[in-house]
Amino acid sequence: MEKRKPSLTEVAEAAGVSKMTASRVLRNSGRFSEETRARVLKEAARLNYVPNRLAAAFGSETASTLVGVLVPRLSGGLFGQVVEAIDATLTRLGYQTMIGTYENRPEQEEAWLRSVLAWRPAGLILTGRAHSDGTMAMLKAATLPLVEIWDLNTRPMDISVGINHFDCGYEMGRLFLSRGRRRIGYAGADLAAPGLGRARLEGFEQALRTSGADPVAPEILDDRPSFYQGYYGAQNLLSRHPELDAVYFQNDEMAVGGMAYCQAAGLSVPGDIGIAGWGGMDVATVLERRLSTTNVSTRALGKAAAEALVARIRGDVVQDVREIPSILVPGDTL
Amino acid sequence: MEKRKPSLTEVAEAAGVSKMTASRVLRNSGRFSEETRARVLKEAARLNYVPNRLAAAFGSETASTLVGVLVPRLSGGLFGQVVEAIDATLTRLGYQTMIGTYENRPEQEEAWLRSVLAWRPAGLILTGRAHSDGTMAMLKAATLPLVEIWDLNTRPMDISVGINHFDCGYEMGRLFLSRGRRRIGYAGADLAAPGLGRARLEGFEQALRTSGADPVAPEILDDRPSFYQGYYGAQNLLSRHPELDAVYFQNDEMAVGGMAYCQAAGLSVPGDIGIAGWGGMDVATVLERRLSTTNVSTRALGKAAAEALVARIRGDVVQDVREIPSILVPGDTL
DNA sequence: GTGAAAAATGTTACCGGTAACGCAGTGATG
DNA sequence: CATCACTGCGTTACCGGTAACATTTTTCAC
Repeated sequence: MEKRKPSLTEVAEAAGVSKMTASRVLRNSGRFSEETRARVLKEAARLNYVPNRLAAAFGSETASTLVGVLVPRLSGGLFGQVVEAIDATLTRLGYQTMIGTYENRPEQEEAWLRSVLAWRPAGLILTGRAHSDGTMAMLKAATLPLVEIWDLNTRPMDISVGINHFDCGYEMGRLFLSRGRRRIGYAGADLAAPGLGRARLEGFEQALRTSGADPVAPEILDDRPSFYQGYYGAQNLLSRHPELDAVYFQNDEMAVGGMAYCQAAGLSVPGDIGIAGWGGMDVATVLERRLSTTNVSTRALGKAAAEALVARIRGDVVQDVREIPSILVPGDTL
Repeated sequence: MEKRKPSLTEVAEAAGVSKMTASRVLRNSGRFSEETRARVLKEAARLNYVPNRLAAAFGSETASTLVGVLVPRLSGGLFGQVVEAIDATLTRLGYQTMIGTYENRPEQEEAWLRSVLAWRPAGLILTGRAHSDGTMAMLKAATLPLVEIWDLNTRPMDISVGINHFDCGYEMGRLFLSRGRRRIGYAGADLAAPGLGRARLEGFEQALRTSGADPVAPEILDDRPSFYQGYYGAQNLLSRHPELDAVYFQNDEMAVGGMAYCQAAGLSVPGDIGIAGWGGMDVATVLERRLSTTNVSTRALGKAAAEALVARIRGDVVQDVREIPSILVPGDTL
């Protein structure tokens, strides 16, 4: 058998043109007659031609259809959804993603970047706005289209598509106050974190301070924010500060874990303790009461990021700061 | 500025050898003297040389370090963890992953495969053992190292690394019976599913039939298995069959959703209804009682799959069927 | 010291596209 | 009718590695 894939040259020969003309037709760039176009496309279809992306990307720096996407993790939280949306959009637009995770560790981000740049991608999507010196140096040297997602950055390196975490925290802080909460704690978890979404805590604390409700020292666990960390964080926090009447969790998974702790400890929610999360995650649908949280449209974020990147790659005009709105859900647990 | 990346030729010139020799040293293949080796490596380091993977993969079909990985989804469930483990392992072994999702849809699997093959990967990791004709045709034509994960396939196309879902279901069925359950339902969800893990249901039903406990018609929702689908599935099932005394859910997320429904409906667990899930997911840690489930080591599965693939790529001997053990957790909800 | 095998290194061609440039034909313009 | 701009297509060179083969140098037995 050994039926090698047909190359552009074979398509061109079948259509009776040079391979350059065939290349032009298939990329729809440059000039060619309608008749030529029809012949080339017909032969390409007949031979079941599949372009060798490797050769294309290699041959011309500008012809790459590869995009690198880096997020802290894929399991748990919302990043899986974000990546799904990015991938779906980029696929639709004719790009191929290289997805990686870095567990919030700068050295892993750097290693990933080095490795992906060896594939000469057309653009990158990174998470957060804090990067190590090594990462910054490589990004500068590469001068690639780049979208930073998640934390909105009003002075992005290139493009930022994100959420205003500060405002999320601030609004939630106001809600805590309006529900009469005054002795308030915060529980988060951030594996070796340079602080993704840390702005949420800052916004929250600022809101509390406007009314003199001084927040207690936040409980930040050195792990990924998950159910168990929520349970454990609530336990730690409430042991240290039994006087608390409300806890704000870094996300809904932690909040659900926190509610489980309250239940186990015989504390009623929202009677004894008010609880809120963030993210509008599916898991909250299992609660008896509607969780107080902030809904985030991960799909919209991923889609917007992918579209912005492609526009930049293509040289179109792009808004370089794009905020994805989030919606406060007052809920019944606060 | 415009400081282009140094190429192999520049490294070779700096070291005073031909680029072929430099190539041999850097890939550690072929012969070269210790002295030459030291010089080349020193110059490569000094110039901060990063090999152009694109050129390498393009230049020789056998030199690709690209691996395609396809799973149904990244968010929810266990696939995110599996992919994280695969990616970590492949990265450690010097490979680069191209990750995609297909939502259990054959046509998306096919489109992804076509697109990834255009990058001439060194190997593939696919999910499940049922593939469309078009997919099979492409796989046969490409003759690539291939690992099928998730469902153990005793007669794999190439290599299978998976879980014995039938046994998981069978053992769980025995547990249901040993706990005195006799009127038993099943709730699952599989988006346009060709039945990933469907063998679990078959094993379960077979176990029940050995004792004459005929299972009622399973409730299979046309969506991804998630909390809400568990809630909704339990509601459907228990409305149709109020006599049920136990429900087996496709996974832990659905089981947690099902427990939420029972609580809302005033049914006690395990008093009125026994409940079990599958997967050993984190979310179950928030339950008051320990969920009856089957623990699965997603990390071990991903690692084993990646290692098997690399061994096959390198031409080492590989066990072509590898079962990842799963552990029944009797729990307190049954 | 010589010849042959082994080790170390070099040469050439090629992978499959794309950019840059060249050139013939065509129609408009003055 | 000569000039020019534009259209449509071809030619050539090149991207940065690697395989295959050729050549030089070293090693070692006799």
